[in-house]
Amino acid sequence: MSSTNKNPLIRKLDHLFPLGGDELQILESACSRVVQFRADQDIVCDGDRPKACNLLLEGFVCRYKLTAEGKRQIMSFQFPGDIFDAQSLILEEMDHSISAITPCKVALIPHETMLEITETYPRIARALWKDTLVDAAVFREWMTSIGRRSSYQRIAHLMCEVLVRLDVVGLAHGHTIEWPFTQTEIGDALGLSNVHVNRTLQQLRKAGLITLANSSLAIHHWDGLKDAGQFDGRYLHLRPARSPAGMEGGAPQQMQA
Amino acid sequence: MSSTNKNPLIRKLDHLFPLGGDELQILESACSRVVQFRADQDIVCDGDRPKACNLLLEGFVCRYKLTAEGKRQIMSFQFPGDIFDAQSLILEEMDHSISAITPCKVALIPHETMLEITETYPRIARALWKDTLVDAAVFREWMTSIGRRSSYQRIAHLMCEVLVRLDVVGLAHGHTIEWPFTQTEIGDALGLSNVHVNRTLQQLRKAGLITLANSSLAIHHWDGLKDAGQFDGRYLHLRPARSPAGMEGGAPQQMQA
DNA sequence: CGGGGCGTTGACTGAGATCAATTATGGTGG
DNA sequence: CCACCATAATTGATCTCAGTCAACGCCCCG
Repeated sequence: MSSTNKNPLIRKLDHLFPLGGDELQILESACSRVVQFRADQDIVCDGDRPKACNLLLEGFVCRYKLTAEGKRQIMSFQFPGDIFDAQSLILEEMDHSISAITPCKVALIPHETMLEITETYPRIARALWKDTLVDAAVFREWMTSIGRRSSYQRIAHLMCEVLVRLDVVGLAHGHTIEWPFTQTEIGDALGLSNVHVNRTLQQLRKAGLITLANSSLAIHHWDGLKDAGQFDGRYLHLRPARSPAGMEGGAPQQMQA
Repeated sequence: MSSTNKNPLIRKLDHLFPLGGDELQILESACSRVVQFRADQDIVCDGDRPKACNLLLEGFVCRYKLTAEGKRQIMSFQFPGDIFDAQSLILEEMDHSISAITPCKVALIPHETMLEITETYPRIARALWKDTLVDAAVFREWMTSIGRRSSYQRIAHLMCEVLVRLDVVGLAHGHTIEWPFTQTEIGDALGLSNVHVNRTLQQLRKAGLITLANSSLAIHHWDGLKDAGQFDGRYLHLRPARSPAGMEGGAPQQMQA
């Protein structure tokens, strides 16, 4: 079981907090139905009071808020395996929206079911709590980036994070990953303008660190990008003992140390 | 019990998730010993693996990270009643530090005790989980401020948040609160320089919104400050039905709506 | 009464925003 | 296969908010 399992949730939870086979079984069977969303479609809206949690199966989504002037701040990207609105289980009203970056597929787990599960299986409750704590850790790291890092550092840092997180769920191909984000989305995530993102990306290319085209990001010098972004993956709280699939050179793993 | 109780933790949890008398009793008796810290002293350090959770009894603390260049990002302020490192119960290693803003008094609750309690009293576990989710919501709101709001808006927003949060634990005196933060600390929290904080504070004063002197902040026009900071307190997820102590005009309460 | 931290002010600088075209690019209908 | 459209990327010119540097004043505290 585990790292060769196709279900990204299983992969992720296994990284986070090893669960037994029966517990994983329970989680898989809890998914009531699967829903599809188009790119740019809102999945959950600010102010909603959802009756179910969403488990992302395929595609990328983001959390965001809009300011009064209509500026957007993206607060996180979520990847397959993420239960991206677990908080709705406990906090009734959404304080932000969640939108599809790419077309995506989402499994619904009714709150009712989820609450039963967490009461019956305290280890699952614990794993979910842990997941929300790691989410919070990512928020803190982004805050640090936005508040105190240069645009060059911010973008490099984000790329490192996305690579490591995709690797965990088996979606990295060596040092190449899917990168479906527009420059405006990157800007909204990092507190920059789309124009400035464009110029900074060119610097990263000129430095030979990356190639970015056709929604595909290739990282040529992992250590260089890591240094450029001051990336230290400890905040992702992954279990270190793990040898990911297509990773020659052990690059992303080094960061977790 | 409840809003007239002197223990700020009780006040806060009661706001968040009403607990029974026995549950509150348990929590109060769990505190093993009380420790004092001087202002500016680190309470928990990045990289630590704490063996106990800290409940803040008196004083203000902040979470922060340092970048490679030595810049500091403060990621939150915590007030009496906050269990500010509940995450250490689940995530072994600290990914940030926590430091005293003022002299403060902290009660230690050993992880061992805490784990027993959360297993025996699932409602307490739920309340703690909820608390960490609200923390995360605050991180998201700060991210939005830092990424997309002007310095003027950021500072106004922060002041609104601090007033509401202090009010919850009975530490607001009408629209006047203790404000022990240096301008450098405000800057580190909001991604600004101390110089710019100084100039922006003068604008807030000139606009007649506040008086700030001698570690005391008086808010003269609540609605004006709220508008200036685009403050909408929904993200704090407080229970609306509550009439706080010394609040004439119901000002802070309006925001939660 | 003499430091040291904090707040305040002024002058200068600069990273990144804004505005405005222009050029790919990918998807669509004919 | 191609014209066409919308979206995204790119470029240039200009502007501005906020950072940096440096000096100075205030006030608390030993």
